[in-house]
Amino acid sequence: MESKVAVTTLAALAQETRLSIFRLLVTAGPEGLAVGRIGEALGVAPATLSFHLKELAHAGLVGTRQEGRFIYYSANYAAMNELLSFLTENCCNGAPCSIPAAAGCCDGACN
Amino acid sequence: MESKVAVTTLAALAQETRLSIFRLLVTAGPEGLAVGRIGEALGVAPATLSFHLKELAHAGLVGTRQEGRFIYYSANYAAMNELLSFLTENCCNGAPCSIPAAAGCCDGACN
DNA sequence: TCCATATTTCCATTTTTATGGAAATATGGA
DNA sequence: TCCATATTTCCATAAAAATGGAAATATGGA
Repeated sequence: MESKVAVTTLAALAQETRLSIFRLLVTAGPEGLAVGRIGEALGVAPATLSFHLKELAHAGLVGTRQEGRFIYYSANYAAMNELLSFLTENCCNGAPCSIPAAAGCCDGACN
Repeated sequence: MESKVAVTTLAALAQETRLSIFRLLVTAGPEGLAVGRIGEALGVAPATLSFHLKELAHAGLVGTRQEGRFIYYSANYAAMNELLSFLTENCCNGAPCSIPAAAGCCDGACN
């Protein structure tokens, strides 16, 4: 993952409404939720919701699927994983921490 | 970790300059780097650098230590780990993915 | 004390982001 | 076709974030 992509992804999550949307979709599972449902659940106005969903989609954090006149948004778990990997890579470069990146950054052992 | 704290932390990282600073400090190790060194390495003006360092510090992502007239900034690996945990928690709530959170969100197996 | 240097604060400016009303577009059902 | 509803786009406004010059503050050395 490139730095600019990481910034875009982080920026997409760095906002109350969008973080709520994403987390809602994460718990909703792969089938996702229709836009209206998300709006109901979070109390967000249609235009605002559409704006934020587009941001999340642009960042690749969510995907869409049309079903009748409903559009279902769902979390992109793979994109999330890429971000996590990016944040932990180069962690404690070399010594003295050599805990696998997947376990988190140095597991807090560095300081 | 609370949602608002997560947003603050994500926002701190969601900016080219700050992400560069943080990653530089991550690779620099626990001893950190003096402000001037960071500025040199990244080509950032003093006022701008100070602004971003304060943002990172406010978000708890970096710590400081004074040594003579130099101030050393260093990465807070524990804070980083908390953010990672927050982002992966509730991942694929219940079924059908039951991979440990530390391994990343569903390991991309959900979709 | 005086000086050199490290870092921060103050301030104005520019840029980006968030919000929601109203209108437009899309889809399926009657 | 016409209607009801789902979602997005357009637009203006408001709020927040980023930038860097210049001045202020802090620290150690001469």
